[in-house]
Amino acid sequence: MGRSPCCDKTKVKRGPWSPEEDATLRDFLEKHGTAGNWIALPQKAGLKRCGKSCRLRWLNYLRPDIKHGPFSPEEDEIICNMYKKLGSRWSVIAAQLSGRTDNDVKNHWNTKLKKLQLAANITTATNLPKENNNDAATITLTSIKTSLFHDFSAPLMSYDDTILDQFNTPPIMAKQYVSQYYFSPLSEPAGSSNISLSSSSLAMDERAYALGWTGNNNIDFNNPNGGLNNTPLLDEQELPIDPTIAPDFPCYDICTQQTVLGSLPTAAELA
DNA sequence: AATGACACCAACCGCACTCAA
DNA sequence: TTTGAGTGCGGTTGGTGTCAT
Repeated sequence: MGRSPCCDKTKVKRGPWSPEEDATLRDFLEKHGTAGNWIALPQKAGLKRCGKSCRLRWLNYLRPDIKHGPFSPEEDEIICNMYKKLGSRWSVIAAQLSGRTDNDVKNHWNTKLKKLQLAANITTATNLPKENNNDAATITLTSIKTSLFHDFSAPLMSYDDTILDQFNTPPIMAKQYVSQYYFSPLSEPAGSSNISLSSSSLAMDERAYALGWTGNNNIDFNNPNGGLNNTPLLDEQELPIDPTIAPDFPCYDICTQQTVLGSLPTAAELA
């Protein structure tokens, strides 16, 4: 036996709320509160809405303590750290962010932070075992996409979501993504067939965190495994950070096809 | 200027839980 | 103890705006 619906869907208005409806709901709640019954509220308030819809509208939008506007880097960090510990417990995570709702946090994660962590996962996934330090590994964006990110312990880097979104697009767009960054260290000439990387680059600094590859123009989308010698990508590994080393670190700027020495961009410059 | 693709986010859906009767 | 109404919550959908072509 299925659960009975909370209201007759054919008799209630659905879709976006009008300013008049918002005002009616706000006025009613400020005068009377919910009286512990959202289901009965719309009829009392004179709204042709489902009680659940009224509750959602109030909790997610009309409440006076709701904070609208973009998330700060500090909020992003809290969300990522808590997601690592709790998973998609959005209400618990939102409770740590003053004025943010679970819906806000969930949307922000799904539209921005998940992609950021996905990008960060590239380097986490490339944190190869010590015995492979001098080897180059071949990976694919296909495998990156399917290798969900589980390690949020490393610091966030600045990002551009219009770039990160390119992961969902064909190789040529992925090329545009990687072209925004510096890849290091240099171990392959431009023009070879794979993006390569080395774990030795990963200890460099936060800026190398998502930059720690050596790269060239082509990406192999056909390797089903993606890791070193076709082994699975690694994840859930700590990423050592040493910001004092980076300034002298040789990088390859895939935009200009040139080597860059001692001039890694700062996180602010990348933003 | 028109069109399509995409990102964002408000809103909805339905299951799980709580608690009073 | 059982039942079911009310609520909380996470997943998903769909409308809208923006940008690229």
